[in-house]
Amino acid sequence: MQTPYLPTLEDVAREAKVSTATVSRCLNMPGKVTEKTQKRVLAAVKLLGYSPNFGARALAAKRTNTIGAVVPTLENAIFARGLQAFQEEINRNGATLLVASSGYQQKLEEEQIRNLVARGADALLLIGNDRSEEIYTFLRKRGIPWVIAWNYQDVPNHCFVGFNNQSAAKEITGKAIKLGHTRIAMIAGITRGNDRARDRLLGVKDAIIENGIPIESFDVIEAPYSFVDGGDAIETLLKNNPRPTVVICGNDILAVGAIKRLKSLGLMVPEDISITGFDDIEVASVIEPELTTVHVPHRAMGTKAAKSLLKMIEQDDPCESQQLDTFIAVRHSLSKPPEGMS
Amino acid sequence: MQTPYLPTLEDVAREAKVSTATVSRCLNMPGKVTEKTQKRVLAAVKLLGYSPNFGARALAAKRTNTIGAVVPTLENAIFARGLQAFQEEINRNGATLLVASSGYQQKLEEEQIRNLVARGADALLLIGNDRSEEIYTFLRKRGIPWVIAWNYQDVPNHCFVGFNNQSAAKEITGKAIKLGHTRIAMIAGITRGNDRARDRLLGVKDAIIENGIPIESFDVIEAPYSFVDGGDAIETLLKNNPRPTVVICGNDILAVGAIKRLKSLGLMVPEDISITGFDDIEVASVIEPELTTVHVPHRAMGTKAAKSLLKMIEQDDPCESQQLDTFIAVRHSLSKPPEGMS
DNA sequence: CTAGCATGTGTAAGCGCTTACATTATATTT
DNA sequence: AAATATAATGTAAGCGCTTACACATGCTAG
Repeated sequence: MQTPYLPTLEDVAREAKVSTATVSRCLNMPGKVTEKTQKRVLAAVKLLGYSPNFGARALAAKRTNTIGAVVPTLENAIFARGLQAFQEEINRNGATLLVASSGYQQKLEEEQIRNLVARGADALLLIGNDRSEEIYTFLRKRGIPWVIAWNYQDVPNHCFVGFNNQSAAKEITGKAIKLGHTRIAMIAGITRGNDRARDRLLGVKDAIIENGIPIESFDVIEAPYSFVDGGDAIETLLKNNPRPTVVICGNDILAVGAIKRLKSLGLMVPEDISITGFDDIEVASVIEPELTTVHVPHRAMGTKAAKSLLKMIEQDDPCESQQLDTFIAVRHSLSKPPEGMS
Repeated sequence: MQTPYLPTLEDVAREAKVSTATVSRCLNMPGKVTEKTQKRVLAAVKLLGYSPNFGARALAAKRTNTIGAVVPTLENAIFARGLQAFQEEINRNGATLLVASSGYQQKLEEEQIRNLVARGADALLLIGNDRSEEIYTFLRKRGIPWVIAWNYQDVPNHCFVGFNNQSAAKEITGKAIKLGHTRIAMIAGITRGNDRARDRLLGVKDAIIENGIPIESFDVIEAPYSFVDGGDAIETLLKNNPRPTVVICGNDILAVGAIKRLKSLGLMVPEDISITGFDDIEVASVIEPELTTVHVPHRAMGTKAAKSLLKMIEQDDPCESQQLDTFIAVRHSLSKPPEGMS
């Protein structure tokens, strides 16, 4: 395809019989221009089918109106929903979203961050806080503001817009304990390079310790994000003696995988064994029994992260971390332990 | 945040004691430069922490290495998986993905297309073929290649990388008919502005007509993409007399919603009524009974679309449409009609 | 030993826009 | 009506890069 001739600002200016400066102003700050000339200019724009050249604009204005996001993957519901809300908010403000995914690999993530910055991202949405200090230095040096979402930690000098994975995990575990469970196990997500998964694990431990349950009896298996891995993990856990009466899962996918496997093994949830999830994605209410899980405000998080970022760009504001609330979506997969097994 | 001073090509040139042209060549076409100077230049680049300015590069080189995608939403699994594969392929080739979503609104979609083009997208991924001819003219005029994914139609002069929604829907309906069903209904997705949904409806009709079933007895309800809407739709369909023995759903979400509702009404699937889905997303194998549905090669589609686009940019190639295959994932929600109701 | 040719490097002209500053038109005040 | 303040427009200097072209090397070939 040949690159055809595209009209430039100058063409428009000539057509409208004004200067290029006026055309530019007309497009970027109408109101600084008489209604009359504005009309003339807009007519010329339309006539020529003009649309500004992005590169030139970015070069001259030193900002691209583009916000970058590096997510582990676009594929799971966890990020998709929040990212959609994020992009809606970004768009509402006339900016555009640049997306890259890291495949949960730290190295690739840093590469993607640099890539987006090189591509002129004015600000960045990052997931979690598991990366080298070096990359933060890089961003600071370039004056690029960023926000960390999907987690909230009490770390100074970072800008979080998320929820506290640790305390949420602690809460749902506490709930299980209050129901009488003492033989607790966990199927955690892979914690390496994933602070959300790690924090969830820590939260479960917190609850166990605070309730005086011996931590030695607590079993953890880490599993990748898939039904099958959740199923395999639960099968392994069942071999323990005594077997757990409740299994806290690091996310809904693992939990659903576990429930499916239990059912195929002829065990009843929650009568024989209780299962809990985390995230409250779609499948949580499709599985039978419906999953008791931690509800996460995905969309709110996306929207707020976008707002923070826009504000930081606009006003050179430092960021204030925002902690969002989670709650336990009480459904049917968690109940008392079976008789005589508490 | 103050914009700090960023080193430019010139700084690097000075540091390495070469001209800016050499630095540029060194970065963009090494091999045209002696190994010795290359080393010097790269050392300077590293020392100064130089990274090229995107705007300037885009302006001078007239290409951004950025590929745009406009999807209806990032939120559902349908597009997420394919988009992830798309972006992986794009990235593998050193380009970056620009994403926008249209919320299934035609008007907004056109806006987003123009937006991405204005932002310098070198090529575009579009979903489906439901948009005004005007926008295609616009793209042609600007020399921007595009690919239409998630659908394949026999329309000349368009570049499809997708599957034939119509024939796939026809196939699964045909399967139901072969099992003995004659009282067929459909819960379709909203067809307005969505050719995939429309083609699926057409396919169902094709099967009915070709098998000599009176089309008058065929009921269709269109429903938005949610469990609840699927449930409401099935409830309405149940009121018909005679009631359908099989309900073909336009997507898995509607199908799952329908099944859930049927169960809560005390009806058995598939004993009392059969249900089929479309897309084969995660939930299809979580619901009980597991959903018989049309399997769509999401990832393959994303990857192939990316490859086509990259080739079109690279070689000014015209595009060749590619039709991908779907197949019926046979599970448990479709069986014979109840005794005496065929 | 010089003509002829690669090959590597430098020079400098843009790419299309924004914006500081200069200039001119219009509104307001005295 | 002149003097001044204010708003609208024009002029032109870059923004940081790529690349056509010119030039300087170091070859080989005659």
